[in-house]
Formats: sequence, C-alpha cells, structure tokens
Amino acid sequence: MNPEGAPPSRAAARQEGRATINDIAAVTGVAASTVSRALSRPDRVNRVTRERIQAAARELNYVPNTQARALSSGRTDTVALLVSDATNPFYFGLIRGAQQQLHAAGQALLLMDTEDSAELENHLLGKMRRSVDGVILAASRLPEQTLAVIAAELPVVTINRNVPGVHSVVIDSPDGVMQAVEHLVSLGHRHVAYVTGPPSSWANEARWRALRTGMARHGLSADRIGPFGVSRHCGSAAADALLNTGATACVTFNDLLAIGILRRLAERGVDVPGEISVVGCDDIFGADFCSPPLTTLTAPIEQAGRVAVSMLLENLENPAVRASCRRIILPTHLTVRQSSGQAPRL
Amino acid sequence: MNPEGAPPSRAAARQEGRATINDIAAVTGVAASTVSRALSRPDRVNRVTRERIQAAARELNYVPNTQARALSSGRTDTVALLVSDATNPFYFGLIRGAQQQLHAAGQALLLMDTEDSAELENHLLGKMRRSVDGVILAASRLPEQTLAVIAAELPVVTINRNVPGVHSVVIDSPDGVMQAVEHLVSLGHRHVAYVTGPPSSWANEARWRALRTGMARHGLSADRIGPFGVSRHCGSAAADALLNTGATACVTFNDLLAIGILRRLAERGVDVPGEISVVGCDDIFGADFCSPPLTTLTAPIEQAGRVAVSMLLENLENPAVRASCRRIILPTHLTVRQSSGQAPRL
DNA sequence: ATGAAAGCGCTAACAT
DNA sequence: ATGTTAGCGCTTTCAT
Repeated sequence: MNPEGAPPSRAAARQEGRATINDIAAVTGVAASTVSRALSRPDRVNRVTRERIQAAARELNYVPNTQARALSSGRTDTVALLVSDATNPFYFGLIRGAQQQLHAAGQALLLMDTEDSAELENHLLGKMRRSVDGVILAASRLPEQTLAVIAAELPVVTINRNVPGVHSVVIDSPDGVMQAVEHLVSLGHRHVAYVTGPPSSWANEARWRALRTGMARHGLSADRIGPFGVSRHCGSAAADALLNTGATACVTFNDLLAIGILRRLAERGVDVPGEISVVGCDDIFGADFCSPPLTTLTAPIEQAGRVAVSMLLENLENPAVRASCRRIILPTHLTVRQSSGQAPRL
Repeated sequence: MNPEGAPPSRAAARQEGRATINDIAAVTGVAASTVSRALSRPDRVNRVTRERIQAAARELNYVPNTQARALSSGRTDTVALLVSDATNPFYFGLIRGAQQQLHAAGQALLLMDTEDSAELENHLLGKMRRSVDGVILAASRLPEQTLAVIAAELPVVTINRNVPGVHSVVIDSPDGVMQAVEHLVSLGHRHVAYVTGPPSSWANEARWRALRTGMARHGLSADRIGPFGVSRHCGSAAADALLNTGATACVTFNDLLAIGILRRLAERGVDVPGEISVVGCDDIFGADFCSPPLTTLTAPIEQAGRVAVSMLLENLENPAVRASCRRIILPTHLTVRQSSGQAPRL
C-alpha cells in the first residue's frame, strides 16, 4: 500500500473513509480544483473528466466537508430557526414546515430555543451569525432597533412580527379575532374579555387591538385581563380572573392558555359554553380533542414555516430581493367547535 | 482611516464588524497564535497579555468563526438529534431536554427529521458525519449492522434502542407494560389486545413481548392487532379492529394512537372505560386533557434527552468512555386516569 | 477545459 | 510565555 515507505498522508492517518478532493485528484490524475468544479459545477467541466471524477468520488465514498466549504465560500447551507420555547406545541408545525422546505433545498436546520429571553436571543444570534446563511425568528423578543441591526448583516425573516426593513411572514390573527368577535356577538355576547399573553409579544398586542376594535364596531367595549404566562397551568389564574370580570366570553392569546382555562373552569363547575364561551388562538395539537373541543383561530402555521424558508432562500440567491422588504400575510379562519355557544340569559 | 492609500485588507473589505484573530493580533501587537490561546485556553497565557487581548476582542466585537475552528481542530461543538418525525409530540420533551443540556455545555443542536425512512436517515448521517461531534438517534430505523458501522466512526447514543456496542438510553416501557397488565388484570380484564405500531420500531416489539409475557403470568393470552401508523387518525382503523377482537382492554404502542382510538370509540358510541379500557404509552402533551383523560405509561422523556446528551458529551471528552458501551435505563410508571376501569360483566 | 496558487480563520506542533 | 510555521479541505481567481 505504501511501497516507497513514505509516511502515510495526514488525511489517511486521521481516519479511513475520510476521502478529500485531493484523494480523488490523485486517483483520477487531475488537479484538485478540477475535482472541486466537477463536483459543485458539473457544467464547467468536460463530460468524460467529470464522469471519471464522479465515479472516483463514489468509489472513495467521498463526502464534502461542510466546514471547509463554508470557510472558503462563505456559504454554510444552514439556516437557524429561533423559537421562544421549543416545547410550545405552537412551534411544532412551524418546525416541521421549515424543516421540510429546508431539506428540499439541501440546507440544514439549526434549531435554537431562546427561552423567552431577549438577552439569550441576542447572545445566540451573535454567536452564530458566522455559522448560518440566514435566520428565521419566530416570536422575537428583541427591540426593533436591535432587529434592524441584525438584519443588516444577516438575512432575516421574522414570523408574526413586523419590523421596518425586515422581511416577515405574519399570520393574520387580527382578522381572525374579528371573525371571533362576530361569532361571539352573533351568539348574544355583550361582554367579552381578552386574556393577555406575554407583553413582549407583538402578536399579543395586535390581537388585543383587534378585539377592542371589533367590539367597538358593535358599540361594545372589551375587558382585558392578564398578562399571563403562556403555559397551560397559567390558565388557572386566568380562569379565576376571567370569572371575576363577569364576561360571558373570552378570547385568549393562545390555545395553551385556553386549554388551561377550560380545565380550571371544569374544576370550578362552570359550564362551557353554557355559562361562558372560550375562544382560543392557533389551533394547536390538542385543540380538537380537549374537552370541550376548542373553538379557535386556525393558523396555517406549517405553511408559515415553509413560506419563511422560501423567502429566506430567495434572499440568499438574489441580493435584489434582499434589498427589498417583503411581507407575506397568511389568512386565518375561525374553527368553531364546542367551547363557544349562546350567551347565557341574564 | 487609510492614510497610506493602501487597499483595505480583505477581511475589512468583506464586512465591517467581522474581526478575526489577526485583527486582534495587529491591535495588541502579539502573534495570532497567542490570541488564539488567550481566547481558548486563558491559563496558558500571561495575565496582562491575556487581559489586553480580551479587551481588544471585546472592543472589536470579535466572534470566533466556528467553521474555521472546526476545520483546524476537528471539533464542531454541534450535536445532531435525529427524530423520525419532528411533529410527533413524543419528541417535544426530548428536543427540549437535549437542547437545554447542550446549551449549558456550549454546544449547538442540529435537528433532523428522518421522516421515518431508513434511507433518509442513512443519507443524513452520511452527509453530516463531518459537521457534528456526535449524534443522538431517537427511534432509529437502521439495521443493527449499519448502526454499528456508524458508531465506529462517530460517537452515537441511541434512544429507545439497544444495539451491541452502541451507547443507549432506553425508557423501560416493558416494565411499564407489566404495570399496565397488573392494573388491567386486577380490574378483571381477561382479554387484552396490543395495538401495534411501526414494525421497524424496536420499542414496539419490546412492548408487545412484555404484554404477552405479563398476561402469560396470569395464564392469559394476549391479542395483537395492527400494525398501524402512529398518527392520530390511524386510531380509527385501530379502534374498529379492536372492537372486532372482543377484547375488553387494550394497550397501545403510543398515546397518539390511543387518543385516536378514544375518539373513534366515542363516535361509535362505545363507552370508555365502561365497555372497554384503553391504556396508552408515553404520556405526551394532551394525554391528560383528552376525553376521557388517558391512562398511560409516563415516560421521562425530557430526562432521556438530557441524559443522552450527557452520555454523548462524556464520550467526546473521554475516549475511554467511548470504548465502553453504556446503557442507561430510565423507569416509567403507570399513570391511571379515566380511560381504564373495571372490566364489563359478561 | 484545466491547472497552479493563494487564501478562508483558526489551531497545533515546534521553536525560542 | 510567546512567536513561527504549517496546514485543516475547499473554493476561487488567474493563467494556460
């Protein structure tokens, strides 16, 4: 194997099966640069050379080293997705949608959890700005200005958040909230409360404004309770506060909260929807089989993930696109199940 | 800024704010290697030099380039987690646990979805074997031999699967199934069916064997129906098949199936647990609020994620550990809710 | 169409 | 304790 008695090459010494373009070059008798071309831009190389190279690559079980490629080309073929809490079922569909689209484009997904902290979010963003081609920010807690700075040096797409100059895909839940208002008003509800989520959430504010506006159109005002955390057990406090307002219906920041409220209400013997109607937001996993099944705003969340990825990839390929600032708005619709009904008679 | 009229350095030309160790070296008047040391092994450098360097790094807003570091050191500080379906709620806790532990160790998480396909799994593994330090395989569909080959060239920890020579953390659901058997038998059930999941799942077989063995101890035999897919809507077919067996109780491969069965049973007017008892497996999000709330085997899945990461990191740091083959078994327990009850009288 | 050569930013011997 | 010198594996001008 080594007739000259020369020391084995570094590469071979490190690991068997770790062929590099140099190995391929040696085997096929061409220059490494030709191998590189044959593999990444096959059309720039003579057909027979190319085929010889490709055959050798297969033979040697060659796998390109992404680090090396990234180092010299600047592209990493990796996109980061930042979520505020990886265990929130809301993100499941998002992750799936993003992952699918990314995989189809030959890119990898780097998933990061910001734990709902602006500091951690900022820190992570700083650390990885060199190791990814772009970032998708779901539920960013960062101030607009910071976001703008980041977007200036790295392609960014935000989800459910609009920032001047930053591409975004937002789910039109305000419109959905309007639908919910019409639904509730038509059922005779006059007193509706909004169950507030995290104050730092952009969507939270948007939903509240929509509810207030919608109610105002009917000459009615809306109550607001909270803020509450967005986990299920925060629903207990929310339910108690809700009963205190005397509202006959509520719209919640998200389904997690709504499901928690449903449970607490059941514990306290309050009939839903007989005494009070509950409308959630997002239509997460579980919204259709909780008890009673939840009336909620169905968000096309998986689609949002796919669309966000598409936008990002477009940016990467086309600098002109990057200079512009696209916004995509995805529609929601109200899905009526059994947690909403006729307002109780006084 | 550039009094000599010299062309700007390549680095500066590329991007502002993209300082390298060379920039720091220039500013502080030391060699680049010293900068490297000061930053990665502070103790190997004189205190005042180190402090000057660190100050300069902060000043220049320096962020190490992970690609370059990986290329020369061989470490990537990234761990991959492969799941068979990122939208399966079973993985949520796993992802969270892994992410937490990884973050604490300064490592990144690369999440990949194998879409339940052995081919895709193998392909992904091949593609990224250079870009990660190690891999956690949740629900691998790969044959033992392939797994062994992969484990030989890359640190691997499997979850819920035992392969000779490969580190693993498995959740002791067979023991949990035994508990379920005792529970059901003590409620008077004599005819129990197992609702089979994916044949390629190692855990699926283990659970079935446990059920059969457990029943045999009471001189009873067990039925087996399926295999069924693991999504909720596959529960419909499973429920129909179940009714056909005449069993008074079933244990399902996972909660998703169980929840689907519950729904179908309700549609067909079959009372749970009056006419039939249903026991799930995993205790996923939703198992406690479906209707009726599901009796199930509670798996410490988030802990499994953390433990898997710890094992992997140990391997990376300590080659001796890597040569050994550790197995960690995590206990489960039966959580009795309202989907199981007394067997119906004949 | 192909080759030669110069890095990308960092780490790791080896010297001093 | 610090500097020098080679690369890691790949892409990319620039020649030929």
